[in-house]
Amino acid sequence: MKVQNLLENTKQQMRKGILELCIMSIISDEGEAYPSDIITRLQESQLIVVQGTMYPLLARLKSAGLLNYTWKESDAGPPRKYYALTDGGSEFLDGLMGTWGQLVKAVKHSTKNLKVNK
Amino acid sequence: MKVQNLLENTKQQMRKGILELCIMSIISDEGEAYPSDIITRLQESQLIVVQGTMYPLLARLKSAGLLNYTWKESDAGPPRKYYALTDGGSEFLDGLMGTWGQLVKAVKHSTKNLKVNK
DNA sequence: GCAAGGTACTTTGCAATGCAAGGTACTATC
DNA sequence: GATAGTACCTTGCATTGCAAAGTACCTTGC
Repeated sequence: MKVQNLLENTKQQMRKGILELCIMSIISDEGEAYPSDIITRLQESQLIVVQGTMYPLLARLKSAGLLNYTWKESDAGPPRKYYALTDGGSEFLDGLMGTWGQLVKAVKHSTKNLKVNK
Repeated sequence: MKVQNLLENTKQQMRKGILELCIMSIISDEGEAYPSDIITRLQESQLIVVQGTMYPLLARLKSAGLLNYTWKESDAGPPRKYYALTDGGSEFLDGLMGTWGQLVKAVKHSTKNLKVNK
């Protein structure tokens, strides 16, 4: 396996786990949002997420009671499933932010002697 | 599944992928290091990594040509496998740092309207 | 009306990988 | 030669992002 592929692979690995954070954060920001909308918003942050990732993830969060949704008509096209945070979801998002902060700190500590790191 | 468990689960997910970065960074810092040593160093950064994670990961990096190792006698106990970065490994580490930086930026962008985020 | 195109939601199966648990092996101490 | 400590290694499982393929609804043009 080439180093280039390895990098891609690892990059993908790194993204795992933070998707929930970003997605819930966007929903929280918008108040409510539908999947295709979220995907577009993530692209603005240079995070490419596809439907095959988004739908199962939202379904997981929904069944965990962190999100709920309502169907809404669209001006053009089929109805959309608008997701919003539940109270538990807001709590969870707070927790995720804390975890993320810890993680960033841990990496900073581990790489503090690396010249690239600033 | 309780929210508390979900948080633990996601936290674990987040750690995936950044382990390579932290481990290679530590090896780079030390010049060479053996697995149990690296685990101890990671704990200082609040990153708990166990042997069942460490050994396969190092083996992967080794077989990818990013690390090599030499056996060294120990003052007490069995000999140790000291890992060091190859030239390719250093390059790879640079790449990982870049990827990590992008990711942090992406999360920052996605969560910029969240009050917790600063 | 009905074909074509666009938008949106859903499911299936694969691949990667952290981890728990259990195992092997070498050295030192008593 | 038994016990304890340190170190390395392997197996199998569970999670989950993703590619690919499928279903369904709405609008537009003829």
